[in-house]
Amino acid sequence: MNILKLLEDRVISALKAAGAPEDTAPMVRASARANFGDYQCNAVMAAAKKMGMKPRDLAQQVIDHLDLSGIAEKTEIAGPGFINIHLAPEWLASNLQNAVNDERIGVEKVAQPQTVVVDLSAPNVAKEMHVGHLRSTVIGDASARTLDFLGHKVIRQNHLGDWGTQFGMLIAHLEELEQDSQEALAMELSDMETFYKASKKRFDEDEVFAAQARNYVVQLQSGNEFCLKMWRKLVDITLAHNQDVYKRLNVLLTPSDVMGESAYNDSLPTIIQELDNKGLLSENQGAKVVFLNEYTNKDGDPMGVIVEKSGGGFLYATTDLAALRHRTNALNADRILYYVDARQGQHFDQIFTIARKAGFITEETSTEHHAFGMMLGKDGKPFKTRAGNTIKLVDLLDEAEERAARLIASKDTDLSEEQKVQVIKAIAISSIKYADLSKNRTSDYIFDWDNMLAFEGNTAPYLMYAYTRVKSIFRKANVSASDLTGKIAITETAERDLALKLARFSETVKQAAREGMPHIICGYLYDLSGSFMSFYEQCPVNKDGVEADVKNSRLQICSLTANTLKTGLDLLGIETVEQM
RNA sequence: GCGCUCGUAGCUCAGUUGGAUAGAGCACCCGCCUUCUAAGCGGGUGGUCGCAGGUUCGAAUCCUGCCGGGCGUACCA
Repeated sequence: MNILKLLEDRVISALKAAGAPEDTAPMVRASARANFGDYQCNAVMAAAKKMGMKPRDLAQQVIDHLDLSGIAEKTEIAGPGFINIHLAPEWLASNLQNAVNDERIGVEKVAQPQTVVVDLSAPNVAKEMHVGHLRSTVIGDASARTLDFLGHKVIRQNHLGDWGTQFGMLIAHLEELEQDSQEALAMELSDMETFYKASKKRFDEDEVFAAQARNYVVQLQSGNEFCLKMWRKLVDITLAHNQDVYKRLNVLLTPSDVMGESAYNDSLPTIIQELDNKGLLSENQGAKVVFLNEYTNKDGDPMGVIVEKSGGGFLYATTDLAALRHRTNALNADRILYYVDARQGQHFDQIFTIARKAGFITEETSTEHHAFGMMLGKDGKPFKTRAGNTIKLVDLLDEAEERAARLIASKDTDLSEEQKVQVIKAIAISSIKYADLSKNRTSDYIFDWDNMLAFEGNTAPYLMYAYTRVKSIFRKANVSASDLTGKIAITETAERDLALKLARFSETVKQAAREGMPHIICGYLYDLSGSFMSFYEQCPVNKDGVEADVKNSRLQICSLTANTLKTGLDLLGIETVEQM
C-alpha cells in the first residue's frame, strides 16, 4: 500500500470539492516532526492565495471535504494553513497486517511497466577495474534491481571499452609474450594493469614494436583474422577478471550484458549517412561535424560535435549515437539511464540532442544521465595514490576484508569458523558498497579508507545487525514467521513509530526508482533500523510477563521488519546474514 | 572567456523538489549489559546553510551579483 499516493488522491478530491484550481498539486509530505502528525498537506497556502481566500478558511473547507474515515484519527489545521494528518493506529495495524500476509510486503508492481535500459559499469579491456568504476557499477546495479522489483523490464548494458588505437600495442605485446615466455605471459595477464603498462613501455621504447603496433591497429579495423583472434583473447581475459569482481561485489552483471563499443562498429557508417540524410552534417577542416546552436565553443560560435575524423575514423560520440539508436530500435527502450561520471554531462547533452534531431530516439524516449561526482582525496583534490595511480578495486576489497576480520576477532561471538568467514566477507563488501550507495550520487565524494570501511553508525553493518537481532527474536521464540496468526495491535509509541516506517517502504522504493537514487533507500533503511532498535529496547517479545496476544502481535511486526530489511538490502545488492 | 556543478556542525554526509524549531553518523561529554546479540539504546555540547541583494504568506532550496573549489570547452574515451 502506497500511503502517500492514497492520501494524495483523497486530498486532491477534497481540494477540488473546496473549489481549488484544477492544477493544484496535493503536496502531501511526511511530517517533519511528530507533533505535526504523520503526513502533512502544504497545498492550501498557495491555493488560497490564488483564490483570494484566507488560508485557514480554505484549510477548513478542505478538511470538511477530506474523507479519511478509518484512515486518520485526526486532521487539524496548524500554523498558517498546514493540514496535519494523524493516522489511526488501527489503520496502521491493518495495513501492516496486509503487508505481513503479502509476499511483496505491500509493494505493488507498477500499473504500466516500462522497458528501461540501464547503462552501467563500463570498464576497459586490458585494464584493471579501479575504485572509479565502483559508483557506476554499484549504483547502476541497485537502480536496476529496484526497477526490476517494481515490475519494469530492465535491460542492463555494459558499455565495455573494447575498441581503440591502444589495441595495436596490446596485440603486438601479447604476440611477443606468447612466443617468448609462457611464464611471463601468465604473470602479466593475472594483473591486467601490468600487462597494459608493459605494452605501453614497449611501444614507447622500441621503434620496431611501435611500427608493428600501428600496423596491427589498421589490420584489426579492417577485420584481419589474426588480430581479431588476439583481440578476442584480450577481451575474454578481461571479462573473466571483471566477472570475478562482479561476483565478489554481488552485482547482477553477466557476460551477456556486455555490449561493448566494438558491437556498434558496423553501424557507424550508417549513423553518418543518416545524419547526412537529415541535413545535420557539415564538413569542417576535413572532419564531419554536427553543429549545435544550443552550445557554443570558446569563440562563441555554435559548437561542433565531430562524428568522423578527418582521417576517416569515428569517435565516441558516434558510438554513443549508435548505442542510442540500438537501444531505441532494437531494445524498445522507454527510458535509457546512464550511470556515468558527471564529467561527461556535456557530451550526453549533445548526443541526446543530436539523437532526437536525427530521430534515433523518439520524442517519448526518456534519456537520463544519472551522473555522479568525482572521487577526491582527503585534501579535496582529485584522488591519486602516492605513485599517481588510482586504487584497484580488488585491493579495496582485500583491505575491507582484512579490516572486517580484525573487527570480528575483537568481538566475543559464538559463530563457527565457517560462519565467521562468511560474515567477514558480507560485512566487508557491504560496507564498501553502502559507503557509495548511501551518498547522493550527484556530489563529489572524499575517498577515505576509514570512512569507507566504517562499521558503526549509518553503515551496512548497522542495518545487517538490526536484521540479525530480529532473526534472533525468532530463534528464541521458536516459531517460524509463517505460523503467525492473530491480530496485530499497536499500543506502544515504539510500535507505532515502527509500523509507520514499515508502511512507508512502498513510497520510498518508488521514489528511488523514479530518480535512480539508491541513497533514498539507504536513508529509509537506516531510519527503519533505528526505529526497530528502539522497539527492541522498549517492547520485549520473549521476556517473562509478555501476554500471548501481545507477543503474537509483536512477532508479526518483527516478521515484516525482517522482510522489509531483507528486501530493501537486496534492492541495494547487499547480502544479509542470520547471525553476526 | 563561456557552460555545467558543488559550498550545510571540527570531519563525512542527509535535507522528501518552496514549508513549521535545518537533521544523522564519526569525534567529544553523561547515563544504560545477572533480562530477546552493547556492531546497540537514552541524553548532551556543537550551525550567520560561502557572502550580499531579490522574488513571497514562507528560502538551505528559486533568481541576480560576487567569493571559493571541481569539471568540461571538437579530430582521446
